[in-house]
Formats: sequence, structure tokens, C-alpha cells
Amino acid sequence: MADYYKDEAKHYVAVDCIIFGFDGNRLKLLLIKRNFEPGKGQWSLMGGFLKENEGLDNAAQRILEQLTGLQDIFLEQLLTYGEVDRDPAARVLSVAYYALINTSNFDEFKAKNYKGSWFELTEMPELIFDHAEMVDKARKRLRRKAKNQPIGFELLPQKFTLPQLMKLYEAIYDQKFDKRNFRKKLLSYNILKMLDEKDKKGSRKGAFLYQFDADKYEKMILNGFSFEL
Amino acid sequence: MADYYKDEAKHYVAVDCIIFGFDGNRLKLLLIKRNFEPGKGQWSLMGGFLKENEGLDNAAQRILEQLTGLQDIFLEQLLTYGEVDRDPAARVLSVAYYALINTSNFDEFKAKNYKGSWFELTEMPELIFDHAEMVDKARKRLRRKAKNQPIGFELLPQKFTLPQLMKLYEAIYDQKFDKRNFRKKLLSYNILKMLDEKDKKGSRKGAFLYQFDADKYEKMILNGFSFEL
DNA sequence: CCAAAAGTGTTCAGCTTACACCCATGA
DNA sequence: TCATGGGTGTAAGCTGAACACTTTTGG
Repeated sequence: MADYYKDEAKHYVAVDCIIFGFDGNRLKLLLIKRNFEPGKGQWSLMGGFLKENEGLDNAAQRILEQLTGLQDIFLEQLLTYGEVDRDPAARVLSVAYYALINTSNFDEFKAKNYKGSWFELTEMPELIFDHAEMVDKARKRLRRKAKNQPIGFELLPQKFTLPQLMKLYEAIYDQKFDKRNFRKKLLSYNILKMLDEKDKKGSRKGAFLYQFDADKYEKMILNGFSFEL
Repeated sequence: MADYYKDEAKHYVAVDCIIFGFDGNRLKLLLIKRNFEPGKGQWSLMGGFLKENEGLDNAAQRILEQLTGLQDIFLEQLLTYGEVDRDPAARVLSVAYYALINTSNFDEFKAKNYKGSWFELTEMPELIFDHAEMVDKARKRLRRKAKNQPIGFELLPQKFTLPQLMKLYEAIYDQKFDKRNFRKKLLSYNILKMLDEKDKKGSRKGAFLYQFDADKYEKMILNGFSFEL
């Protein structure tokens, strides 16, 4: 095949992942200690270069899997960063993705290979390049998204309690909610299934466990419903 | 400087622009007839390749200016399309941007160089590659954005009437609004300045002209206000 | 004088918010 | 028995939606 574009410039393209996790209390971010130049030894988002015959979404999945061992994770493209000087070593475009994982089933062993560790958003170290900007953008996206879709559930274990869910939303929005109003609202969507079990880790009384009911949610959006917090 | 990345792949990166315009009645899209292979003679978004030492946003501005002669236009990155086979001629990433222009001061002469012409969204021709997908995404973004920021004003001339503004919103959302409610709501934001002039093009009675008051809007968002339609 | 678009208020329903006490349990 | 977090209902204010008639003026 003729290369119609052969006179055009070619560019390095990286994919960087903003990985959010929730430990039951606070919203956290998975960062790695960079083990190559430039910026070796500094904190950074997990990333990698886009390969010759690899789709962007695939690259993001690959990179996420390398670090966490997880597949089939919520992953969404955020924005592409293309300032000429953003990487001091060379002109590199970076396509940012953000991911939501629940920390319970994540592979600590893999993460150790990259010196990955979790940080509270309030206690983030300094990041290389424009990564802090990416994180900020991702937080905003997460807030917006969580208003329109129940993506918060990606961050929780399969069974969770309403106090846990509320803590998650409080962490995402960095504000307190009234528990009566919160329960009323969430239950009114009819996308939660209450189970017979209680989780007693949080209190002596124990809190009922719930499951997210994806079927009901599908039906709900098919009927033109819009999830709003 | 050492090229730490020299073993990594490099890629062609294009920038494609979804250009919305409003002619006072309907929301339109500016498309060009492609004059190079592949896809020569087919309808397409205006685009171009990212140059060696050019930032992404700059590239988008350059491309927009080439076609419309306009500078300082609302322009926002949408998403990057990176499927391996999206362009049949070569592996090309495309960073999509969308722009809002008011058609009154746009340079038809320049547009003719590219065989550019306006299409109603309902009468769009078939587009090359994944451009239709980009347009669809841009429409959704425009709707969302117009709810939270008064970007609609980018699409209007500096002075406009409330009926015009309402028509614009009706075009963006593809639905009718009640004019009493619409006026009440928009005026309640206090970001419009009524002028002493009337525009008589639309009716014998004439409609008062308004101007968008950017100062008041800045103050409004500083005070934590959220613009909602 | 009439056609055509501009302009104008009120009511009702539903949603959001604020708010305080009892319950169950393990230690 | 008590400390701790879990669970529950109601009232007030606000916002969004529905709805119809009068005004202006060029032809």
C-alpha cells in the first residue's frame, strides 16, 4: 500500500493511567516510582508507550494489567496532553486514561515490581511532568461521571453496605452527606438489592449488605432515566 | 540530549475539527470535500497532521484558521481516536477537537479552497473513517457543556435576541422550550445585558437585543454558581 | 385591520434539604 | 450497661413545568 502520508511527522505516543481505588474510607490513587530516565526515582502515573499495532484502549488495558493484574476494569479515556515540552527528554504525546478499581482484589505482588503504592489524594507526592494536572482533571471527571452513572460501584467490592457507599461518595465529592437523604435517594433508584447478610466490621450492630443490580440499572437507562446524585 | 525512547514506536498524529455553526435557525456543521487520498472526493471533517514542534491545541487552532480564517475561537479537545485500522492508508491517531463559531464573520473565501460547506445535522452526508462517530460524540459534549457553561453564546453574534438564543438552545437539544420559562431562567442568571435596540428582522414588532456580559459571568462562577439550563 | 412574532405571571407538583431520636450489639 | 455506628420520617422551601392572552407594527 502506498504511504500517502510519508512526508508527515511521526510522534512518540504514551498512555498514562490515573488509577483510583477506595479502601473503604478514603479515595486513593495508585502511583509508581519511575525506574527509568528521565525522572527516574520520582513519583509518576503508570504509563507506557503505544505500540505499532496496538489500539489506544488496548494499550491502556495492557498498562493497567501490568501494574495491577486486573482485567475488565472500568477504564475511560480522559484527554490527550500534547504540549511540545511536556516531557523534557523528547516530544511525547500522552493519552491519559482513568481507571476505577476496588482495592480488595488487586495484585500487590505485581504492583511491587513497579514500586507502586497508594496515596490519599490529599497526600500526593510531587509528580513528574504534567501528571498532577492529569490527576486533577481525572478527579473532576470522576465527580461528574459519578453524578450521571453509578460508576461508584466499580470502586466497591461486590457486596457493600450503605454506609460504605456513602463514605465513597463523600470521598469522591469531598463533602458530607446526610445519611437519611442519601439512603432515600440511592434506594429510590431501585438499583440496589438488599441481602440477608450483615457486615459487622464497621459496627457492633452490623450494616446490611447490598449488591448493585446491573439488570435493573440497564432497564432504568433504557427507559430514559438519568442517575443524579 | 540522549533519546531515552529511541526503541519505541512513532505514530502519525492527526487533528480533526468538528466545527459547529448556527445560522440563526438551525445548528450546522462545516465539512470539507477531501482533496487527497485516501478518500479523495468524500466528505470529511477538516483536519491535518500534527507537526514536529507544534502543540496539540496549536495544531487545532491552525487547522481551524486555515479553513475559516477565524482566530480566538472556542475550541476544546474531545477525544483521541486510536484504533489501528481507523484510516485504511496507515496507522494514524486522530485527536478530535470541536469548535463553535458564529457563521456571520466567517471567511467563505478560505472555506472554498477546501470545498467546505455547511450541513444541517439531520442532512449530513456519509463521512470518511470514524468521523461520524466523532461528530456524534461532539454533539453530546456540546449538549452537556451548554448545560454547565454559557457556551451557546459563542455561536451567536455579539448582539442577539432572546428568541434567537432560544432557537439556538432548541437546535442544540433538538427539542422545544417554553418561551416564558426559558426567558425567566436565562434572565435570572443576570449574565445578559438588555440593549436599547431592537432587531426587526424576525418580526414586525421587533425583539430587544441583548449582549452576553462576560464580567458578570466571571463573578458568578467565582461565587460558586453553576449554570444549568 | 390583520397577521406574525414578542413579551408577560401564576399555579402546582415534585424534589431537595434540614433535622433528632431509637436500635442492635459486643465488650 | 454503655459506647458505637446503623437505621428511620416529616415538614418547609425551592425549582421546574405547564399553561393563554396581550402587545406591537408593517403591509
